[in-house]
Amino acid sequence: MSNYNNENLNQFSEMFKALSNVHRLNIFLYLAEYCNPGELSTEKEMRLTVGELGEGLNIAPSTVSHHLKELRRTGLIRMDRQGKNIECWVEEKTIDQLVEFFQTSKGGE
Amino acid sequence: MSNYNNENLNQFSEMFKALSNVHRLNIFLYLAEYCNPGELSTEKEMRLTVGELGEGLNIAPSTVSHHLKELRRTGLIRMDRQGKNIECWVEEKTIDQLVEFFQTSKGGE
DNA sequence: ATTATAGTTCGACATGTTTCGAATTATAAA
DNA sequence: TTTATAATTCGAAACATGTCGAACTATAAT
Repeated sequence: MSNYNNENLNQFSEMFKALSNVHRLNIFLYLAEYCNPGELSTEKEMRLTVGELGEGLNIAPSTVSHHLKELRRTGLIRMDRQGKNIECWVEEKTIDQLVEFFQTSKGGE
Repeated sequence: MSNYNNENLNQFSEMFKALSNVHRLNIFLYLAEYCNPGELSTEKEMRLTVGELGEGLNIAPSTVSHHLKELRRTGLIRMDRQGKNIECWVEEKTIDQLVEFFQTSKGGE
Protein backbone atom coordinates (compact mmCIF):
# COMPACT_ATOMS: atom_id res chain seq x y z
CA MET A 1 0.00 0.00 0.00
CA SER A 2 1.10 3.52 -0.72
CA ASN A 3 2.53 5.75 1.97
CA TYR A 4 0.86 8.85 0.63
CA ASN A 5 -2.38 10.13 2.10
CA ASN A 6 -4.78 12.46 0.34
CA GLU A 7 -3.07 15.62 1.55
CA ASN A 8 0.33 14.39 0.43
CA LEU A 9 -1.08 13.37 -2.91
CA ASN A 10 -2.53 16.81 -3.34
CA GLN A 11 0.82 18.42 -2.60
CA PHE A 12 2.57 16.21 -5.13
CA SER A 13 -0.04 16.91 -7.79
CA GLU A 14 0.48 20.64 -7.15
CA MET A 15 4.23 20.26 -7.62
CA PHE A 16 3.66 18.40 -10.87
CA LYS A 17 1.28 21.10 -12.01
CA ALA A 18 3.97 23.67 -11.27
CA LEU A 19 6.46 21.75 -13.41
CA SER A 20 3.96 21.06 -16.19
CA ASN A 21 4.46 24.48 -17.76
CA VAL A 22 7.55 24.66 -19.97
CA HIS A 23 8.44 28.14 -18.78
CA ARG A 24 8.23 27.15 -15.15
CA LEU A 25 10.19 23.96 -15.84
CA ASN A 26 12.89 26.05 -17.50
CA ILE A 27 13.02 28.44 -14.57
CA PHE A 28 13.27 25.51 -12.19
CA LEU A 29 16.11 23.84 -14.09
CA TYR A 30 17.90 27.14 -14.58
CA LEU A 31 17.82 27.63 -10.82
CA ALA A 32 18.87 24.03 -10.21
CA GLU A 33 21.99 24.59 -12.29
CA TYR A 34 23.00 27.47 -10.06
CA CYS A 35 22.67 25.53 -6.84
CA ASN A 36 25.85 23.56 -6.45
CA PRO A 37 25.53 21.06 -3.64
CA GLY A 38 28.50 21.10 -1.33
CA GLU A 39 28.44 24.87 -1.17
CA LEU A 40 26.24 26.62 1.32
CA SER A 41 22.87 27.65 -0.06
CA THR A 42 23.34 31.07 1.48
CA GLU A 43 26.17 31.96 -0.85
CA LYS A 44 25.16 34.70 -3.17
CA GLU A 45 26.47 33.18 -6.38
CA MET A 46 24.07 30.27 -5.92
CA ARG A 47 21.03 32.45 -6.45
CA LEU A 48 19.39 34.28 -9.32
CA THR A 49 17.14 37.35 -9.43
CA VAL A 50 13.70 37.51 -11.02
CA GLY A 51 15.10 39.73 -13.76
CA GLU A 52 17.92 37.32 -14.57
CA LEU A 53 15.41 34.48 -14.81
CA GLY A 54 13.16 36.47 -17.15
CA GLU A 55 15.98 37.12 -19.63
CA GLY A 56 16.03 34.70 -22.53
CA LEU A 57 12.62 33.35 -21.64
CA ASN A 58 10.78 35.96 -23.72
CA ILE A 59 7.90 36.51 -21.37
CA ALA A 60 6.74 39.63 -19.52
CA PRO A 61 8.14 40.31 -16.02
CA SER A 62 4.66 40.02 -14.56
CA THR A 63 4.39 36.54 -16.03
CA VAL A 64 7.76 35.49 -14.63
CA SER A 65 6.62 36.77 -11.26
CA HIS A 66 3.43 34.76 -11.50
CA HIS A 67 5.35 31.58 -12.37
CA LEU A 68 7.81 32.05 -9.52
CA LYS A 69 4.90 32.47 -7.13
CA GLU A 70 3.57 29.09 -8.23
CA LEU A 71 6.95 27.39 -7.87
CA ARG A 72 7.33 28.86 -4.41
CA ARG A 73 3.78 28.04 -3.35
CA THR A 74 4.37 24.36 -4.04
CA GLY A 75 7.70 24.36 -2.17
CA LEU A 76 9.95 23.84 -5.18
CA ILE A 77 11.88 27.08 -4.80
CA ARG A 78 12.54 29.74 -2.20
CA MET A 79 12.85 33.49 -2.53
CA ASP A 80 14.51 36.19 -0.47
CA ARG A 81 14.66 39.94 -1.01
CA GLN A 82 18.14 41.42 -1.13
CA GLY A 83 17.80 45.15 -1.67
CA LYS A 84 16.07 45.86 -4.96
CA ASN A 85 16.40 42.28 -6.13
CA ILE A 86 14.69 39.12 -5.07
CA GLU A 87 16.93 36.09 -5.09
CA CYS A 88 15.60 32.65 -5.93
CA TRP A 89 16.97 29.17 -5.39
CA VAL A 90 15.67 25.60 -5.39
CA GLU A 91 14.52 23.88 -2.21
CA GLU A 92 16.62 20.74 -2.18
CA LYS A 93 14.49 18.96 0.39
CA THR A 94 11.56 19.09 -2.00
CA ILE A 95 13.66 17.61 -4.79
CA ASP A 96 14.63 14.79 -2.44
CA GLN A 97 10.95 14.15 -1.82
CA LEU A 98 10.30 13.92 -5.56
CA VAL A 99 13.16 11.48 -6.10
CA GLU A 100 11.79 9.39 -3.25
CA PHE A 101 8.26 9.62 -4.65
CA PHE A 102 9.24 7.95 -7.92
CA GLN A 103 11.68 5.51 -6.34
CA THR A 104 8.96 4.38 -3.95
CA SER A 105 6.37 4.11 -6.68
CA LYS A 106 8.79 1.85 -8.54
CA GLY A 107 9.84 -0.22 -5.57
CA GLY A 108 6.18 -0.84 -4.77
CA GLU A 109 4.56 -0.08 -1.40
CA MET B 1 24.65 23.04 -18.16
CA SER B 2 21.53 20.90 -18.38
CA ASN B 3 21.40 17.72 -20.42
CA TYR B 4 17.87 18.30 -21.61
CA ASN B 5 17.08 19.85 -24.97
CA ASN B 6 13.79 21.51 -25.87
CA GLU B 7 12.18 18.26 -27.02
CA ASN B 8 13.15 16.43 -23.85
CA LEU B 9 11.94 19.30 -21.72
CA ASN B 10 8.64 19.23 -23.52
CA GLN B 11 8.26 15.52 -22.85
CA PHE B 12 8.98 15.95 -19.17
CA SER B 13 6.54 18.84 -18.88
CA GLU B 14 3.90 16.63 -20.51
CA MET B 15 4.55 13.88 -17.99
CA PHE B 16 4.24 16.36 -15.14
CA LYS B 17 1.00 17.66 -16.63
CA ALA B 18 -0.30 14.09 -16.72
CA LEU B 19 0.54 13.65 -13.03
CA SER B 20 -0.80 17.08 -12.03
CA ASN B 21 -4.39 15.86 -11.92
CA VAL B 22 -5.28 14.10 -8.66
CA HIS B 23 -7.37 11.48 -10.43
CA ARG B 24 -4.57 10.64 -12.84
CA LEU B 25 -2.02 10.62 -10.03
CA ASN B 26 -4.22 8.18 -8.14
CA ILE B 27 -4.56 5.96 -11.17
CA PHE B 28 -0.81 6.03 -11.68
CA LEU B 29 -0.01 5.13 -8.06
CA TYR B 30 -2.71 2.48 -7.99
CA LEU B 31 -1.07 0.88 -11.02
CA ALA B 32 2.40 1.30 -9.51
CA GLU B 33 1.31 -0.69 -6.46
CA TYR B 34 0.29 -3.58 -8.68
CA CYS B 35 3.59 -3.75 -10.50
CA ASN B 36 5.96 -5.70 -8.30
CA PRO B 37 9.50 -5.46 -9.61
CA GLY B 38 11.24 -8.80 -9.74
CA GLU B 39 8.23 -10.41 -11.37
CA LEU B 40 7.76 -10.25 -15.11
CA SER B 41 5.59 -7.38 -16.27
CA THR B 42 3.71 -9.80 -18.47
CA GLU B 43 2.20 -11.63 -15.53
CA LYS B 44 -1.48 -11.07 -15.44
CA GLU B 45 -1.80 -10.25 -11.75
CA MET B 46 0.45 -7.24 -12.27
CA ARG B 47 -2.12 -5.45 -14.39
CA LEU B 48 -5.47 -3.76 -13.83
CA THR B 49 -8.42 -3.16 -16.14
CA VAL B 50 -9.98 0.20 -16.92
CA GLY B 51 -13.06 -0.80 -14.95
CA GLU B 52 -11.05 -1.79 -11.88
CA LEU B 53 -9.27 1.55 -12.00
CA GLY B 54 -12.52 3.47 -12.26
CA GLU B 55 -13.96 1.86 -9.11
CA GLY B 56 -13.62 4.00 -6.03
CA LEU B 57 -12.56 7.03 -8.06
CA ASN B 58 -16.13 8.26 -8.52
CA ILE B 59 -15.76 9.49 -12.07
CA ALA B 60 -17.51 8.39 -15.25
CA PRO B 61 -15.95 5.59 -17.33
CA SER B 62 -15.46 8.00 -20.22
CA THR B 63 -13.43 10.25 -17.94
CA VAL B 64 -11.26 7.36 -16.72
CA SER B 65 -10.68 6.46 -20.35
CA HIS B 66 -9.67 10.02 -21.12
CA HIS B 67 -7.20 10.10 -18.22
CA LEU B 68 -5.65 6.77 -19.17
CA LYS B 69 -5.16 8.05 -22.69
CA GLU B 70 -3.17 10.99 -21.31
CA LEU B 71 -1.04 8.77 -19.06
CA ARG B 72 -0.32 6.51 -22.00
CA ARG B 73 0.38 9.36 -24.41
CA THR B 74 3.14 10.66 -22.15
CA GLY B 75 4.68 7.21 -21.73
CA LEU B 76 3.83 6.74 -18.06
CA ILE B 77 1.67 3.66 -18.54
CA ARG B 78 1.00 1.01 -21.15
CA MET B 79 -2.21 -0.69 -22.17
CA ASP B 80 -3.03 -3.99 -23.84
CA ARG B 81 -6.37 -5.48 -24.79
CA GLN B 82 -7.09 -8.93 -23.37
CA GLY B 83 -10.51 -10.02 -24.59
CA LYS B 84 -13.18 -7.66 -23.34
CA ASN B 85 -10.82 -5.95 -20.92
CA ILE B 86 -7.93 -3.60 -21.44
CA GLU B 87 -5.08 -4.16 -19.03
CA CYS B 88 -2.92 -1.29 -17.80
CA TRP B 89 0.48 -1.16 -16.12
CA VAL B 90 3.20 1.40 -15.48
CA GLU B 91 6.15 1.81 -17.81
CA GLU B 92 9.10 1.39 -15.47
CA LYS B 93 11.62 2.88 -17.88
CA THR B 94 9.75 6.17 -17.73
CA ILE B 95 9.79 6.14 -13.94
CA ASP B 96 13.55 5.60 -14.07
CA GLN B 97 13.82 8.66 -16.29
CA LEU B 98 11.89 10.73 -13.77
CA VAL B 99 14.06 9.59 -10.87
CA GLU B 100 17.11 10.49 -12.93
CA PHE B 101 15.60 13.83 -13.89
CA PHE B 102 15.35 14.98 -10.29
CA GLN B 103 18.63 13.39 -9.20
CA THR B 104 20.42 15.18 -12.02
CA SER B 105 18.71 18.48 -11.28
CA LYS B 106 19.94 18.14 -7.70
CA GLY B 107 23.45 17.05 -8.54
CA GLY B 108 23.52 19.94 -11.01
CA GLU B 109 26.33 20.31 -13.46
C1' DA C 1 -28.06 -13.75 -34.41
C1' DT C 2 -29.02 -11.40 -30.25
C1' DT C 3 -27.71 -9.64 -26.05
C1' DA C 4 -24.45 -8.19 -22.51
C1' DT C 5 -20.09 -6.27 -21.03
C1' DA C 6 -15.89 -3.27 -21.39
C1' DG C 7 -14.07 0.54 -23.10
C1' DT C 8 -13.68 4.62 -26.49
C1' DT C 9 -15.02 8.77 -29.02
C1' DC C 10 -17.61 12.91 -29.54
C1' DG C 11 -19.78 17.33 -28.45
C1' DA C 12 -20.82 20.52 -25.03
C1' DC C 13 -20.32 23.10 -20.93
C1' DA C 14 -18.01 24.78 -16.79
C1' DT C 15 -13.84 25.76 -14.82
C1' DG C 16 -8.79 26.82 -14.75
C1' DT C 17 -4.50 28.50 -16.77
C1' DT C 18 -1.42 31.60 -19.27
C1' DT C 19 -0.39 35.82 -20.69
C1' DC C 20 -0.16 40.73 -21.10
C1' DG C 21 -0.11 45.72 -19.93
C1' DA C 22 -1.25 49.18 -16.56
C1' DA C 23 -1.10 50.49 -11.99
C1' DT C 24 1.23 49.70 -7.58
C1' DT C 25 4.82 48.72 -3.94
C1' DA C 26 9.62 48.41 -2.33
C1' DT C 27 14.17 49.74 -2.36
C1' DA C 28 18.21 52.39 -3.85
C1' DA C 29 20.51 56.30 -6.20
C1' DA C 30 20.82 61.28 -7.45
C1' DT D 1 12.71 64.65 -2.25
C1' DT D 2 12.66 63.15 -6.75
C1' DT D 3 13.82 59.75 -9.90
C1' DA D 4 15.13 55.10 -11.38
C1' DT D 5 15.07 50.11 -10.94
C1' DA D 6 13.10 45.56 -9.57
C1' DA D 7 9.39 43.09 -8.79
C1' DT D 8 4.25 42.32 -7.63
C1' DT D 9 -0.74 42.72 -8.09
C1' DC D 10 -4.82 43.29 -10.74
C1' DG D 11 -8.17 42.76 -14.48
C1' DA D 12 -9.11 41.07 -18.90
C1' DA D 13 -8.68 38.18 -23.00
C1' DA D 14 -7.40 33.90 -25.14
C1' DC D 15 -6.80 29.32 -24.62
C1' DA D 16 -6.69 24.61 -22.34
C1' DT D 17 -8.59 21.06 -19.23
C1' DG D 18 -11.94 18.04 -16.77
C1' DT D 19 -16.20 16.26 -16.80
C1' DC D 20 -20.40 14.18 -18.29
C1' DG D 21 -23.87 11.57 -21.07
C1' DA D 22 -25.02 9.73 -25.52
C1' DA D 23 -23.61 7.24 -29.28
C1' DC D 24 -20.26 4.04 -30.90
C1' DT D 25 -16.82 -0.12 -31.39
C1' DA D 26 -14.99 -4.52 -29.89
C1' DT D 27 -15.34 -8.78 -27.79
C1' DA D 28 -17.68 -12.58 -25.41
C1' DA D 29 -21.71 -15.21 -23.87
C1' DT D 30 -26.36 -17.04 -24.76
